[in-house]
Amino acid sequence: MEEQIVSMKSDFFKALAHPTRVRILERLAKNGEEVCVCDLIEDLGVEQSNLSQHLSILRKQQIISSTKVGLRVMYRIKFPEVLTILGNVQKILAQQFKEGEALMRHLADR
Amino acid sequence: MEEQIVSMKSDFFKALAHPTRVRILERLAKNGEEVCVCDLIEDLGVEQSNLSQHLSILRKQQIISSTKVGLRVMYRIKFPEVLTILGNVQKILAQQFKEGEALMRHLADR
DNA sequence: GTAATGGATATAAATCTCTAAATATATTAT
DNA sequence: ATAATATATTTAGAGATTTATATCCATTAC
Repeated sequence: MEEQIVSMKSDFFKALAHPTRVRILERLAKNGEEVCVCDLIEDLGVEQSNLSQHLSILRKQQIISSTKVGLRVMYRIKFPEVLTILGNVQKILAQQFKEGEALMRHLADR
Repeated sequence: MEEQIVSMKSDFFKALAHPTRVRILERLAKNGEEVCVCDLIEDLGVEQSNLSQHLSILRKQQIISSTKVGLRVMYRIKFPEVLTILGNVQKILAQQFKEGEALMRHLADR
C-alpha cells in the first residue's frame, strides 16, 4: 500500500518530466484561465498529434482537465499546488545558478 | 535560453520520476540527518549497485549531496524546497483520493 | 456532404532500468 | 608494508519504456 503511494508519486513526477509538458503547464499557468489546444499548438510550436499525446499524459495524471466547447477543447490546471511545485523548482534552480553549477552540468550532459 | 531553463526543470522532475528515488528522498527526509548508503540498502531493500545508480542521478541534479566518512558515504537532501515539493504532491494525491480517482486510475494502468 | 479540431494507434528511434562484473577507496589484520 | 575485507561507484549489455512522426478516426460546424 505504501508502495502504491510511492509509485503514484513517481508517476506524478514522470508526467512532468518532459520539456513540452512543463511548457504546457507554464502556458496554462500564465493567465489562470482556460486555453484551447489550438492556441497551445501556436504558442508551443509543436505538432498537433504530439501535443495531444502530451496533454493525454497530463490528463491521465489528473494534473489538467478539459472541457469541450464547440470545436474547441479547453484545458486548465486542476490543482493550484502544481503551480507551487513549479515555483519551488524555479527556486531550487535559482540557488543552483548562484552556485554556478546548474548550467555547466546541464550543458555538459548533452 | 528560456528553452534551457524549461529543459532543466523537466530534468529535475525526471530525477524524481522513479519509485526508488522517491523512497530515497523520503528516507533522507525522515530524520533530516545524514544517512549512509549501507542503511539505505537495508531500508529500501535494493541491490547496492542499483541504489548507487539512483543516488548518482539525484547527485547529478544536485538534489542530494554526499560526504565520505571512513568507509561510509553519508547522503543528505541539499534543498529544503525538495521536501515542500514532496509535500505538495502528497497533498494533490490526497485530493485525488477524495475524488476516488487516483487509485483506480493507478491500478488500471498496470 | 466537406472542412476543422482534436484524440487514438502503430512503429521506429531514443532513453531508462536492472543485473552482473569490474574498479576504486578506506579500514583492519598480520 | 601487504593482504584481506568492507563500502561504494562505474561500466556493459539486454530488456523495457518513452518519444516523435505518420496515419486514421470521431465529433462539430458549415
